[in-house]
Amino acid sequence: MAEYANIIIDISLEKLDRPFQYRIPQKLRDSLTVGMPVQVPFGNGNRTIRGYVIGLTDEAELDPEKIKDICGLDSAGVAVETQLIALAAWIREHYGGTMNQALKTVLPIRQKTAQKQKRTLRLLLPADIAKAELAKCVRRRRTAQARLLQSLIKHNVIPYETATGPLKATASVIRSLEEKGFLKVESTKVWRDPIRYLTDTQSGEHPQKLTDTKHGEGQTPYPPRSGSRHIRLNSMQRQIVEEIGAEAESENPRPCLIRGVTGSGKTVVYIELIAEAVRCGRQAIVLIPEIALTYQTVMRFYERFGSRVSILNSRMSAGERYDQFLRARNGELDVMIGPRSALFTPFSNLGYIIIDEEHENSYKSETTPRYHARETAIRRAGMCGAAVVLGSATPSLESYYQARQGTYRLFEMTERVEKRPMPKSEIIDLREELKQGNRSILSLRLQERMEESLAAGRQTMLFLNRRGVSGFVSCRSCGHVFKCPHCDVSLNQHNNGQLVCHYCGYRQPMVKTCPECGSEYVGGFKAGTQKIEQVVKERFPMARVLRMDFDTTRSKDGYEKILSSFAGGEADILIGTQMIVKGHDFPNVTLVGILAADLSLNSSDFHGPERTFQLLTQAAGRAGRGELPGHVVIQTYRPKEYSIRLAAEADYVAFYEQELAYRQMMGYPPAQHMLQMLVASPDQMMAELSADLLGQKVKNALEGGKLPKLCLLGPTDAAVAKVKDIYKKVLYFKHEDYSVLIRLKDALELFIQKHREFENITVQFDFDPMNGF
DNA sequence: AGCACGCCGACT
DNA sequence: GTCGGCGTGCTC
Repeated sequence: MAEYANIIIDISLEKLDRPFQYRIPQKLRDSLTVGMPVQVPFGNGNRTIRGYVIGLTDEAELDPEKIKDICGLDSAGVAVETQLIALAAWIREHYGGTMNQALKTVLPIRQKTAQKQKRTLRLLLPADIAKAELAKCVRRRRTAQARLLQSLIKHNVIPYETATGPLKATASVIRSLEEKGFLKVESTKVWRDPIRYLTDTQSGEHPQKLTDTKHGEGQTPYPPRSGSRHIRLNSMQRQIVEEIGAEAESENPRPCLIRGVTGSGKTVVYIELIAEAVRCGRQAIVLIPEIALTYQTVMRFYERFGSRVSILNSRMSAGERYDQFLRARNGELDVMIGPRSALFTPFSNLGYIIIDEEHENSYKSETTPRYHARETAIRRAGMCGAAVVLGSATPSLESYYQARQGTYRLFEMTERVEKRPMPKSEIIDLREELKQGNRSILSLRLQERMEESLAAGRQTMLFLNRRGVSGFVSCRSCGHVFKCPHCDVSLNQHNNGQLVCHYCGYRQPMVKTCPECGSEYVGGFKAGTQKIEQVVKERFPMARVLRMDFDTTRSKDGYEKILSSFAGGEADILIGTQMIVKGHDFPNVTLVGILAADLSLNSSDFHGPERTFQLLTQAAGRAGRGELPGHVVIQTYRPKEYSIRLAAEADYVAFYEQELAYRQMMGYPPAQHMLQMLVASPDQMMAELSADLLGQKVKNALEGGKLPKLCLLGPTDAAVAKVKDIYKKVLYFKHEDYSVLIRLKDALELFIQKHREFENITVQFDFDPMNGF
């Protein structure tokens, strides 16, 4: 029943990429909703153009006299934009932030003069006549036309941008010359070639595996479509394809979760499902973690779908992404592969959204709005009758929980293709090694295995799972880790020597001796990949060693380069962090060594055990992908830890049950939902006082019997309490009902908006956070 | 992007 | 005087 509507104008122009306010005529007051396309009068001449409703309000943001009325609804085929704008509204509602922020994530960034086509100006006059016209222009002081003509006489054809840029010719100048028949504006569509992102490497030096597909003219040759050549599915894959296909055709398809062990062939299932959808005239989006966007994976899609596939990549410029979105809009594509943002590909008849490696935390946005691609995909699919397929060897607790509840359908692929065996894992207790006098990073058992592997001409991967882990303190003698007595997450060592909990703010002084065993070997874990490389080179002087971490991959494409040279057999041992365990297939790797399995357990948020289980399973999955069976050596200070033990036994279900019990006990997701609230200010006092005040406000409401069952933690310092002179405090709220947390967020936003004392602070929200602020 | 407005030199 | 090119600024 609102009086006004905020509307964005359907013109691809940066300057106009902001809302305009219109009055809603009486007859539309009841029916107008966010996302709808409307006709509005715009500009001095009041020419009617299309716009989209992005919000409804009763407050006029400028002189009501100036506000024009909406003409009416626009019924032309624009269902995709409507859908995406409605999705943006849902994202804003669900994850916080402004409507503008939500729109920016959902709509392809409107470029100034969309680079969808290359426009050129061609001179139509013979040289002598043109020169005569030029003289005429000069005589009549038509300076702009003269500049343009001169350039055209010299070059005959010039780019449009040259005319409007250096030659300072405005559109009206070009138009008048065009009307006189002096020149012609020609436009040709040129799509930038997206595959080059997978084949180009710096300085033209190609990893040999990729060289033969590279093409001299810059356009990648697409392999022929091979719809006739059938990929052979095994009976398990065939059955899953059929059941998911049937689910997808039902009225309200449920999301389907495939738990498939590494090497079980999930990609083949995806491709088969998509092929069927494409046959029915529908399109598909395939989400993959950015880091797993490998040439290998993408080529499999190209082999099947040819040039009807495109990819999105973080290395593309905004314009290049826009190109790809436009191709999708124009119906030139059937399949889009890409990271999180590919979810918003404007396909008009979407059949599938597939999320591979669905447990990856890169599916959660790190900037406002902090949406989760899985939940958002399910929402988008629900809007257009598409089906969501999630795949992982180690599903997130959230997804498996939904599957157990029956909200998702569950499919399990427990065997590798061609019945290849799963690798055998053994756990080595590093405390025992220390007792026996081995102070090396490499246990005796691992050294033995490495020798065998080297002697047999096989490859080894050594994996250090240390990302997201910093500041924890443990005992090297017994493995004891200092934890918060209230939150059961690792305490972090601060510069002042205190141990602090990032959830509730609990702190205690640093200790010198271990409370469990009395040992004095207490401290942080320091060894990095360089140190390991050094140790390995000393122990195995004959081996060829590659190291992969942020230092060696900093150069453009360093990542792909190292992996392909290892795949090409140019090294015997690859040492690295998480990056080495994603995506790539190395058939000659038979040994995987995990150097300190418990490292990732010691994160300061509650995902520690889950991440550990996932990383160990993934790392182990690298071994024995080829004909040869694999071995995995897991070194740890805490061999009894369930996440480590069960990863070694490859028992996902047991891990799930144990971990869920822990989450239920502590009230963490998926048992309950969690809302994280960041309060930031350049003024330290303001940040602290505001956070306290907001915390107190909620506490009062709690004590007054409002907000039953809500749990409040904090306020406390953020993980990094001060960034660029902005001070940050964090509050956490837990509740079993997500919608209660949404209402709480709305109430807090309103409260902050209404009170002056909050003018100097900014707040951000994060639902079911994956990483702390 | 498109359109109006206002300035200024050129043409009848 | 008036016509038309050219730059500027605005669009709910």
